[in-house]
Amino acid sequence: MITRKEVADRAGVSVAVVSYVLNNRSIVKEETRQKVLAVINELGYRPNQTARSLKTRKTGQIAVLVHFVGNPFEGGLLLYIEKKAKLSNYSVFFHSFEPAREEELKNTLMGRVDGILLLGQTLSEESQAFYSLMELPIVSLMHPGVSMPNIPVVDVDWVTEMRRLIVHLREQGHDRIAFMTAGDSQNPIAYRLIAFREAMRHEGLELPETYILEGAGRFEMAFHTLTTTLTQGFDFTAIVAANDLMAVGCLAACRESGILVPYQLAIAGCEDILMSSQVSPALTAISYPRMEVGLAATELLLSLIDGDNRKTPRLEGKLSVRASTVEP
Amino acid sequence: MITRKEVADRAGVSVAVVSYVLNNRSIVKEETRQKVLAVINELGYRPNQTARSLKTRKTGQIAVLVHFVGNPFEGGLLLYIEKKAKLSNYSVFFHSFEPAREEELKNTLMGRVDGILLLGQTLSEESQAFYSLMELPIVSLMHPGVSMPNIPVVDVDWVTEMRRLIVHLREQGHDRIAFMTAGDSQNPIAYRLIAFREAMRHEGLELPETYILEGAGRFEMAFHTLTTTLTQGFDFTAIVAANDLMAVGCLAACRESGILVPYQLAIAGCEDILMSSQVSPALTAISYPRMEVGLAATELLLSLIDGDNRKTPRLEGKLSVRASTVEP
DNA sequence: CTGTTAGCGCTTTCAC
DNA sequence: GTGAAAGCGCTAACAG
Repeated sequence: MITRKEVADRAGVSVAVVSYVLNNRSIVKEETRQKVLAVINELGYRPNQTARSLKTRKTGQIAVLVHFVGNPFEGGLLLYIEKKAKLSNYSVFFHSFEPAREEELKNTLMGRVDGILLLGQTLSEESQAFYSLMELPIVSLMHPGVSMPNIPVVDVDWVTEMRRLIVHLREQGHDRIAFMTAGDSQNPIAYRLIAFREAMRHEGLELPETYILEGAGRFEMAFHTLTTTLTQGFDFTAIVAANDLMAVGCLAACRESGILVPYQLAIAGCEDILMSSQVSPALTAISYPRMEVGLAATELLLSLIDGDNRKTPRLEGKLSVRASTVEP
Repeated sequence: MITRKEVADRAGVSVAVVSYVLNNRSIVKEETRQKVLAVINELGYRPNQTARSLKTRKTGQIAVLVHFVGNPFEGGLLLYIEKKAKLSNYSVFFHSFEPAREEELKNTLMGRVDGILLLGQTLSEESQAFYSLMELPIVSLMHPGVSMPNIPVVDVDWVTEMRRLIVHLREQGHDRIAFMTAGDSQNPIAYRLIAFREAMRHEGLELPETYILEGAGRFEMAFHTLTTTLTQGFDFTAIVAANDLMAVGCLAACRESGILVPYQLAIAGCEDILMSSQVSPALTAISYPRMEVGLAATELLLSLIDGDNRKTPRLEGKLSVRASTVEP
C-alpha cells in the first residue's frame, strides 16, 4: 500500500505538507502544491479512510438498519437515503436488524458510523442508552411500534392517513373493515395497526379482534392467512393491509378462492409501491411519500451528526384510489 | 468515549491483557479474564472498529455497488448478499455506482473495504488496474456488458436461459421476437442483449435492428417506448424484456393501448420478481436464481479476501411459464 | 501469564 | 510555508 510517507519523500516535502494539499489548505505554496499533486497522480496514491477516521473521529458512514430488503418498499427508501447521504459525502452502511442480536450490533457499529437510521425498528432501552452515551445520533424513519422518547421520528401522520382511507371505504359502503398486521410490537410496521385502531375509533367504527389478521408483513403469509379466513367464513367487507406486499397477497388469495375484488371484498394497502398499481384489480393504497420521507430522515440525521438541531418535518401522504375498492 | 486504557486501569491490568481477553486468546488466567470482562460490562466498553481496522488492515466491510435499488430485483440480491456477509461477520457498504464518478469512488473505498461486489457494472480499465494494485478483490455478480478479464463473474449462462425462452416462444408459434434492452454497454443488464442475440442466432431466427427497443431498464421508459411503437405499427409477435420492470411496463403499455396479451403480443421477462407473478396476465419469465447467485457471489468474494482461490460456480435458472405467453 | 512498546496512516499543533 | 512530533485506539511482538 502506498502511504503518505512515500508521497512526501518522493515530492521532497514532509507528510504534513501532503496533508495540507489533500485537505485543500491554502497555506501551501502553489509550486509545492503542484509538485505534490504530481507525485500523488504518478503514484496513484489515495488516502486511507480508516486512518483518517481514527484521527478525525468522523467515519463518513451512517448505518441504515433494515428489516427486510426483499420488500420493494424498503428498497425504495434505501434509494433516497443513499442518494441524500452521498450528496453530503456520507456512505451507507447497511445492516439487517435482528432484535435478538442487538448486542452484537453495538460491536459492529462502534467506531464505524457517525449515526444510525432506523427503518421503524424498536431498540431496547439498553441499546438506546448505549448509543446515547456514545453520542451516536439516531433517527427513526417511520414510527416504531413502541415509543422511544429520545429518538426523533420522520414519518407521515398515520392516523390522518388511515382516516382518509377509512372515509373512502365508507363512501364505498364499507363499515366492517378488517386489518392485516405484521406480528409483534417490534415489527417496523406495528405502529400502523395502532394508528388504524385510533382512526377507526375516530370514525366511530367497531373493530372486533377477529378483524385483526396476521400477515407477518409478507406476501406468502398474507396469502395463507386470508385463504384460511376466506374458507372459514368472514363477515367484513373490506380489508386494509399494513403493507402492500400483504395487500397483494390478499388479492392473490381472493383470486385463488374465487372471491371477487372489490365486489365481495375490497382491499387496500398502505404504501403504494409500483406493484400495487400493476396488479389486477389495481390496489387502492395510501401513497407513502417515500422520497420525501427518505430524504428528510437522512437530512435530519446528518444535521444531528453536525450538531445542528433541526426539527422533524411533517410529511403527508395521499390516497391513490384504484379498482380494488371501487365498483365501476 | 471509553477506551481500552480505561478498562485496563480499572481492572488493574495492562491494555494488552484487555486485548487478549477481547480476542479470545486463551493465554489469560481465568481469574484475570473474569475481572476484565466484569469491567468491560460495567463500563459498557466496546472496542473501536476503526482503530482495530487500522492495525489489522482488515475492515470487515465489503462494498456492494448497486445500479438502481429502486428495482426490486436488486433489492432481492442485496438481501442474500447481506445475509451471507453477516454470517462471516462482514458488513455491507452500499453505494450507487455512477460511471462518471469512478474517480471519487476510489477515494471513498480506499482503506474502507476488503473487497468489492459489482452488480453487473463495468469498471474502466484504469479502475480495474487501480483496485488490482491495491489488492482489493472484486467479484461481479452478473455478467457485465463489457468483459473484464480479471474479474470473476457469478451468473447464470444467459445464452442457455435465453434459448430456453426462445424455444418456448417458438412452441407458441412466435418467430418474430423483439427485445427490450437497457441503453448503453455500461448498463448492468447490457449483457442480456448480447446473450439474446446469440441465442436467436443459435435458434436460427432473424433479429432485425428494429426489433431492439430501448427501455432504459425502467418501468416508465418501457411503457413509453412500447406505447410509441404500438401506435406506429409493429410486426413482431413477442417481446422479451431484459428485466422484469420493463416487462411489466410493456404489459401496462399493451393494456393502455388495447393490445391483448398474449393474443396480439406475447411478453416475457428475465428475472421473475414477485411482481411478475402477480400482474395480469401473469408474466412468463426466466426465473433468475437470486438467492443462489447472491450467496455464491458473496461467498466467492469472501474467499478471495481470505486468499483462497475458489472457482466460480455455474448456476442455472429455469423458465416460469405463465399466461403472458400462452393462449389458454 | 502479563506488561512494555512500537507502530498502523493520518491530522494538527507548534516551532522554526 | 514547512517540518517535527504527538497521538487517535488498537494489536502483537517481545521481554520479563
